[in-house]
Amino acid sequence: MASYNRVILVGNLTRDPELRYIPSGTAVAEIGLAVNDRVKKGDQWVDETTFVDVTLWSRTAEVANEYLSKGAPVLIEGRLKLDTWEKDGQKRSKLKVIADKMQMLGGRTGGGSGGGGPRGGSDAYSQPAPASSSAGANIPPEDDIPF
Amino acid sequence: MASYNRVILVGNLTRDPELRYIPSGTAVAEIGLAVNDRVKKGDQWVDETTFVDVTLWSRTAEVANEYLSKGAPVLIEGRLKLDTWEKDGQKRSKLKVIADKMQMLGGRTGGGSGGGGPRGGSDAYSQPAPASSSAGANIPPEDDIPF
Amino acid sequence: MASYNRVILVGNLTRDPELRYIPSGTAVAEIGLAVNDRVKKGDQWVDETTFVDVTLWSRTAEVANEYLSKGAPVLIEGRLKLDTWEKDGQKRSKLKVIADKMQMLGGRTGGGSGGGGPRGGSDAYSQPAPASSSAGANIPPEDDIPF
Amino acid sequence: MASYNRVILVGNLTRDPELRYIPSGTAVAEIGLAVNDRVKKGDQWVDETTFVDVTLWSRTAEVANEYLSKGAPVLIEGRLKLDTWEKDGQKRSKLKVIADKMQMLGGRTGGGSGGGGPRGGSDAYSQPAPASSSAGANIPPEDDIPF
DNA sequence: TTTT
DNA sequence: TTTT
Repeated sequence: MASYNRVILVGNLTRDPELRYIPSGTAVAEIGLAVNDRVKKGDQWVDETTFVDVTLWSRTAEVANEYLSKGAPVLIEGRLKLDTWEKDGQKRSKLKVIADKMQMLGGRTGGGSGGGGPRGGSDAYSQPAPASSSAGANIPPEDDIPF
Repeated sequence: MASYNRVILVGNLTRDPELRYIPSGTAVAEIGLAVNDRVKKGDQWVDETTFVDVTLWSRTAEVANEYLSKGAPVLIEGRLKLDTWEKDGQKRSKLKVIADKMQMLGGRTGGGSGGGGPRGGSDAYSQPAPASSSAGANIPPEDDIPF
Repeated sequence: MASYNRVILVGNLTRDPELRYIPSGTAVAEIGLAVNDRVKKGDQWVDETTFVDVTLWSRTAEVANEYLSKGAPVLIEGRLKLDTWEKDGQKRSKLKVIADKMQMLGGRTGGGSGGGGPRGGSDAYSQPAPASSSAGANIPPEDDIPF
Repeated sequence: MASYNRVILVGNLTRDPELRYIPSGTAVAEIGLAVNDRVKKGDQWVDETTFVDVTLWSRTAEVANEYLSKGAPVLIEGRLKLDTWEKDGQKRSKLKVIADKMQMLGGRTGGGSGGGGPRGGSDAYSQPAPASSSAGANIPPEDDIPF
């Protein structure tokens, strides 16, 4: 039957991308995204951050790994996917986003010494990153998931 | 910083809407959506269903409650929101969608006796299909459909 | 620099699809879409129809040609494209949509005698189509374009 | 009948915004957007620029007028609208976008002296880039970028 | 009429 | 907890 599934997000990485290769040799990267909305709650505007895990594949995964780092602004287009697994005989699941497209944003964000090129070890964006000392935490411990 | 958060889904309700009113008198409805994608897994196409909880507010909530029921096809536009709460001292969280817009799809346009008006007790969509056999125009038998 | 270009439309065909093949053998279909919005104009809601020309390629073009006809409801995902040409030494241009995805909607719209299968000659959807006797006119005469 | 009309664009202003007020006192701004896509044409990738006129209303119009100028990168969410008029007894029409939302991108986050506040007379974006040479971080030289 |  |  009719179906459509599209997500478009602009946010900042909560941590550096994690790249791996599946046995077939295809690249997969996982990134965490913090999307900072400003929404009307009753009568006033409040800030609201949505943390989303995003999976990128193939060339897009490699590009993300090479050019993005913690704090980097990015636009992601993809679809919602429900990851499901079992733990202690319990079904668990979690919504994430599978990216079709990735668009780096906010070039001239100044800062740091270096410019351009692939990222090395330093996180060019780590200062303006979404706070919290136990940062980068948009993967809750597995039993955080309430069903 | 730059942010954008948009989700557009077409799917079917997994259950009847649940309507309630918050103390201020504003209506809230919760619906479950099943989005049936057909995605390429490695080399072949597989079906993949994504279940998403959607919250609707105000007039949209009331309209959903009145006109939608289990099985109904609908288009939802909204944004991702991370619901968070504590349980046994543990932080838990879950992604859901807050709807801005709701568009009923492919239904009750048909003539006949039924259809039309507000839903009563029966779930117009829960059986295979209310359509008579002479109807269902332009729904080719499932294995004729090349997508 | 950063760029993104996405259009998502639900509307009805203003005419039957027109299919052709380019020399390389690739299929191209052109469809006209009428999108009926209800927008707030000052203080009240008015109906507003937007006519858009949509181009589909390859398999999607063939599927559209086979299963869609005038009046059919459809969801299109694609991107805006500016078609440009010269006429009498004047540059002309027109925005259209290049489809990436096409999703047939509104199955059970009842009506007619036949059901299912590829469309023949009859327009299963031609009655509820967006009026106007010189119908199917979302290609204005070339000199209608004001620049 | 079912309808949906959504456009999401990221591009750069082709000129400064033009702000005016309609008799009721509501603000309207017109901006021109250049969206630079990279699309596959047959077997290879070509650059393709789409020029779109965008109308913004109310507060969004005023904000655009105050903070955007020629060259500025911006994300626009809105809907397609067919503007129609008569000229010499001929119907003419043109597709444009009515914005619902406007999100400034990749700018003035940088520290330094400039940046920040409302735009004055100078077009902050019209020269190659206001960024100092030590800035421009994470913009690799053009032919390094694999997308 | 075009921007990076 | 799931829909077509």
